[in-house]
Amino acid sequence: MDKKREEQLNDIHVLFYFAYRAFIKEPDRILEKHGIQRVHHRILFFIARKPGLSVNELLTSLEVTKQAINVPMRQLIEMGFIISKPAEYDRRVRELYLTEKGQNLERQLSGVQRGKLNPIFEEVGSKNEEIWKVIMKKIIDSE
Amino acid sequence: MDKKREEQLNDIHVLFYFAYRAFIKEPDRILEKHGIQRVHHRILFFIARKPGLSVNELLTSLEVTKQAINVPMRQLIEMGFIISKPAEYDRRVRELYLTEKGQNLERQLSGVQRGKLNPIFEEVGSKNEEIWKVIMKKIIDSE
DNA sequence: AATAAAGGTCAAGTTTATTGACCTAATATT
DNA sequence: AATATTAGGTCAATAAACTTGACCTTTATT
Repeated sequence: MDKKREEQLNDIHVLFYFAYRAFIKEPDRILEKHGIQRVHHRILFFIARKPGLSVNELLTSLEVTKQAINVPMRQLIEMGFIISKPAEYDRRVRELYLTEKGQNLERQLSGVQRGKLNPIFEEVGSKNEEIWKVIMKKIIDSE
Repeated sequence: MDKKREEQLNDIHVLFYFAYRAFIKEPDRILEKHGIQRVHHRILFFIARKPGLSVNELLTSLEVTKQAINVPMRQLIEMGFIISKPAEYDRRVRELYLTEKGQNLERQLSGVQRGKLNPIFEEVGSKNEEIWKVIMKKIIDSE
């Protein structure tokens, strides 16, 4: 790999770093108003993406231990944002759902991010959106 | 915004989340071997990108307080990875540089990430690389 | 009946940050 | 020349978001 190519890849690294940071920045202010943090958002996000997922699936997705989400999840339940109920197929498993209040908050938080992404991807067009997605998928699969 | 578009944007969100996580994951193992953490990497990374930057510029780039980097930076100086010297134009300002040892470590860490990015961007071609970069820049500028 | 799995909880410790206060040295302002 | 400001460094207390380890209940599996 020559010097020039290295620099190009470093530029990509820098873009990745700053773009991700710009992307996650705005919801933090909203979260603060509700007295919750980024962990809570992540939990709401994953439940919204797959309603009824188990605690174990959530742990696996977030790559944390059950102890790590114990406190924030209990808070979210107490605040009435999520509910957990035993799965029919196995009553040891608890399925997680957003309440209506939880759905509203999640929609608000994700809405901010959609509001950021939408004009950008509209502007570049669906073909380029596809290219961006393919590259991101490759990065995920390179693990 | 219709329901379908919302879901597409949520998919983008999910890709962004997992791609970033996949990207930053691998260097952590190397860092651990050296007994340092992600903060140290970030410091090395920024100094490598702009040798001679001031402490204040580093703080601004990282968006942290001076107290936050005080400890890791002192460690990096003690370990001989970076040096700081007074700027000629204003001797209150300290310019930060990587030592040769620091350059080697930074190259190793960034090398892992370049090694991940290179085959992917080679495969999709330079035109698509440009598209990805343009989109990321737009996300950064949307702040 | 015994074992295993899903989940919950307590405790202690770590990393990475924060705010606030205070200090030195160098430069800018009056 | 005296004073104020800026760059940087450091100590202390606190917080968030984790970690590992131990232990418990409930439900399923063997």
